[in-house]
Amino acid sequence: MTKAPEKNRIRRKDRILNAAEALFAKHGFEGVSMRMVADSAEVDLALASYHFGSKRGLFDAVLLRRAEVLNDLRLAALEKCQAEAGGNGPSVEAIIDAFLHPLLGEGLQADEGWLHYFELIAQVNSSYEWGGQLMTKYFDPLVRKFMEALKAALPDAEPQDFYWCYHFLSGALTLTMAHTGRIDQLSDGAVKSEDMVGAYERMVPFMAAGFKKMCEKG
Amino acid sequence: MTKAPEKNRIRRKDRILNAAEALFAKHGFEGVSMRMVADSAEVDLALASYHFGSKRGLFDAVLLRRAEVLNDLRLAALEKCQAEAGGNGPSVEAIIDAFLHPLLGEGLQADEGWLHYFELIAQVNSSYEWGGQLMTKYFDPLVRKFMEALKAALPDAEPQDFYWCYHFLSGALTLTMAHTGRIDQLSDGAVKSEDMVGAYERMVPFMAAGFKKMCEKG
DNA sequence: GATTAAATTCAACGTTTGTTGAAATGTCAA
DNA sequence: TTGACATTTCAACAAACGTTGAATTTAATC
Repeated sequence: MTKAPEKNRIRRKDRILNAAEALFAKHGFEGVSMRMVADSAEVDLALASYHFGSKRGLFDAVLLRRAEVLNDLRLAALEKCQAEAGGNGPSVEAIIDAFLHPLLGEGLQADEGWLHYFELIAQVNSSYEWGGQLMTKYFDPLVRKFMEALKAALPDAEPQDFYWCYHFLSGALTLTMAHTGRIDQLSDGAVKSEDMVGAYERMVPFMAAGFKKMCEKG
Repeated sequence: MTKAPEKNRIRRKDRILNAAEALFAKHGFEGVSMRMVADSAEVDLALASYHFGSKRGLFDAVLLRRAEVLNDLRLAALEKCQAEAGGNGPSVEAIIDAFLHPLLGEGLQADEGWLHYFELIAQVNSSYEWGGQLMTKYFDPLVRKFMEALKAALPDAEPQDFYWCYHFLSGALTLTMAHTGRIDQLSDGAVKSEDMVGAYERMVPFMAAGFKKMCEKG
């Protein structure tokens, strides 16, 4: 009898998910082969197909695994900021803060697996092939709740202005999570693209100012 | 003698570039095969390897082809706004306008090839694998000129604030050029992700407000 | 311990991949 | 027309690809 046999079995499946998560984040769906995943997870080639049916099934499993956890965390952040606000509802700053904090705050950022997941989401979100479909599938209900809260804080906003503003916020967040290292080079090392807290602290007032400029009267 | 034989020869090379440009933009480097390119360009498979050496060589040629043209256009836009400004130099709004107008204005947006190129750039910019290296190689000198102009318009900016602000602008622009269709779905059709003029008109004041909020005293 | 099902390994399959050498065709100058 | 060179085609290569059926091992139940 080996040590902790059952745990060892379960671990294989998760090792495959972890390896696939990291590899898909770096090289994209087509840039990763099942053999790369199997080698990285130190597992037989056929095992990934056995557990997930196909390469696409593995990809979906990677995306799905953390989606619900993340949505719950972000929903809790939204509800907390709404509970703390007075009867007029939370400010634009508070909503954007709740939108970004679970992603860029110190909690999940300390976990290597979550970092890979965020990189993967960034890649998916800006891909023509997957961007529209997959993001909608996994994150639409939550995003719509944030947008409702923002609309309440910006009652005079024109729909087109409002949606473009959200799009700008989404784009800035996406590139930030992608960790391409470009900001490091442009700033000659003055800014580290891994400094998510620095990005987070600046993104909140920056985006709030943009929203107000475009979506408030006067 | 066939009609215009020499032009026919040249056209093959460009047909390959056009087909590769569109395909790489949609499916990424690894998602495209040389056979897909050859079929789409209606050209023999071996011809692409003959003209560009390798698949990677073809990819680089696609990126390089329009890079210089684009950089010249954007530099002209910057110099024009600087010439029109008084002795204090152009405003933040004017610089951001010059930064965005060649990309999102009606000029190049009317050309299908340029649209594919912008989608490709968006994909490259947010990819971990290529993002840092390739964007730096092709666009760094120009971007640095815009950043110098912005620094002059925001003399009190802290470097970290300033570079993160530029990063947010870059991210919003990148997602806008990617045409993922996500904004269409989130807005239930109220916003079309192809409406680059609508995005452009809103991005200028939005980003200028963010820059000022973060990089001006008081 | 025997039985059953799940997990894992092994070996191989039929495709598709990027690339290349040789042959054929086209172009242009002398 | 001849010769020289660039272009295009054809056929094929070895390698890598995702997937699968059969055999083996492991885990849990009786």
